[in-house]
Amino acid sequence: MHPRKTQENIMTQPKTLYAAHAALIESVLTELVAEGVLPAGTSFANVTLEPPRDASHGDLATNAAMVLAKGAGMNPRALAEAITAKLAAQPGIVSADIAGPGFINLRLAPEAWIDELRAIASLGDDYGRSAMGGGRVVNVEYVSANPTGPMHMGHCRGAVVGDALSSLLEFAGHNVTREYYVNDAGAQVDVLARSVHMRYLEALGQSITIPEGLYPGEYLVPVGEALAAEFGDRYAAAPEGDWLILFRTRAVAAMMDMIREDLATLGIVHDLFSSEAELQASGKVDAAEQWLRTHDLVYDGVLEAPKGKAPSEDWEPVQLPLFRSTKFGDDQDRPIKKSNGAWTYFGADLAYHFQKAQTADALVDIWGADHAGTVKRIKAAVAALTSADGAAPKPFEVKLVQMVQLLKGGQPFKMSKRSGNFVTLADVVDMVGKDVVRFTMLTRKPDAQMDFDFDKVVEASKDNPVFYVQYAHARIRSTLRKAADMGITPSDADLDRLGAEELALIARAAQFPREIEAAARAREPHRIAFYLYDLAADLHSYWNLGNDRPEKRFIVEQDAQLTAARLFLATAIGQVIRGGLGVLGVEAVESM
RNA sequence: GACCCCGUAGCUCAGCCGGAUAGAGCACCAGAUUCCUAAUCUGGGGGCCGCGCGUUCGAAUCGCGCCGGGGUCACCA
Repeated sequence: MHPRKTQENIMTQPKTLYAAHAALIESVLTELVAEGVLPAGTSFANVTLEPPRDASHGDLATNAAMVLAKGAGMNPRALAEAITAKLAAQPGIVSADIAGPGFINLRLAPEAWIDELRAIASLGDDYGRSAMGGGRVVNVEYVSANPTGPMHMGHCRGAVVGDALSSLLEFAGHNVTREYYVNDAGAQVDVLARSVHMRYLEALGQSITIPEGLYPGEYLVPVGEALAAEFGDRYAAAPEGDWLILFRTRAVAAMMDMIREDLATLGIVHDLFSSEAELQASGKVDAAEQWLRTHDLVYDGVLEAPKGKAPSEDWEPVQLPLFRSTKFGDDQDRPIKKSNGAWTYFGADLAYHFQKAQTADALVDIWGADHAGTVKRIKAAVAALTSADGAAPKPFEVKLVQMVQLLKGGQPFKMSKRSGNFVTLADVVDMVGKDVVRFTMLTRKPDAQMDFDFDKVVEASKDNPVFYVQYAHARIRSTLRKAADMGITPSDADLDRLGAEELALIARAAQFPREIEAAARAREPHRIAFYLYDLAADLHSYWNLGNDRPEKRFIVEQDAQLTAARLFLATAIGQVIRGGLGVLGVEAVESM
């Protein structure tokens, strides 16, 4: 389902333009260290190489002189002189100029860009793929919605962000496990079982009213019918103890089938579903408790009264096993078991993370911001558990996805499974399509809240930026089809005929590999969406040059050689758009 | 009271590890289509980057303190 790339293949890939020039600068700086210009042990960690904002500044810019000047006891411009003297001598670098407070601006020979164009063509789908992850195993847990009903829009953002992040990390050289934690052990699944029992009675011909507190959703009707068909009226009058576990198991299985189907409409497929109930039955939670107790991280104590605005109504002190999360910046120690002896969510969750850490080099969780308050305790517990043998704690990040405020016609729309009042993910995907939903969720950084107004999204779906990007791809593909009909195919024979506008397009495409690495490092897939928008804008802009100046079109009928070279460029741009959309899980369409 | 996120153009939002004259879309104004797909493009107006102090060659970006908005503060999940 998720194609993986072997390490060998990645390592044999040629260096992309940015990577190659970054290496070049580093070697120049290393030389300066050897010559004593820079002090031994100088770190180049803050040295950047980026495209200048203003194209008149050249092709590439580095801040090396400014960053390193202080350590060298030189002023930035003097150090820049020393660096540029070496850089300017490099083949492929036309000029190295010092500007402003000490920027070094590089101008590259056209051949450098042409070479990058060839690299895009030869790497194909692998252009932008990075070895950065070094094959490390990263477990990404996302969605993990309770198995009590279909996916609704509240789940959507975390699902898309988690899925795109997984693909991004894979593309950046990590070995990703996409995991879903099934909370099939809490009170909510008993509520589910009782709700299904009502539907079971209904299927047997009884007239029912769903009591307050149960799930009234129609989606449970078929589950009740299936149970009635299989068991007849055997459990109609039986006490709850006779059927609760059976009904719960069947209901959870049915809900998970439904959730998998819903996720599939968004193109999301998890590698692994882990059951909380199975985890508890395995004794792993007990083992975790024991270990924490021997390290004095869990003790039997009295829970403090709840802080803040809510004054205690019927609150009374109880002795419970508590995790010392106050040692890690939490404002209260947290129970891992309830007074009835059952595990709290937190108690099971820390063992669950410990289990995941056994097979992964790093853990990433995607959570809704409403759980932000529990981040400190879980991170503390996992750090303690994974460093049990004296090893460094397993890297574990919780990425919080801020709430999506749901609106309908400008009015806030509250959703609740208990009231049966919610908008399903499947309905929205049905209305506007997978690509619009995914791209909408990815054109915003995850830390910012967002509004999702159904009416507006449906009405404006035609204006969604996803179509802007897809249109750029479709234009390229249609051009290639048309040229093929004319008997012209892409060729790299005359790439030297490409001019400044075409090289600028390559320059944008050449940023793809560094955008991938930066986005993967920051765990921010939305950056790829914005990059693709910029790339598409450049393509559309170039395309429209041909309106006034037919000689700038991709297809120049009188000049087959030039056309073949431009088609080679067009193919490469399309390739990068396709690659980026692939990471985001969005379709690259052939026509619109 | 504590913790987390946000505050950038009229609106919705980008802005990477601090970098050069702070960007895009929408909306508004003026233009471009006998031509490879106009779902596109070109130009224009519009900014105390919430406020203050600090760090330094340099702050929208980092730190501290305020102000404003949202979220959370269960033996829930």
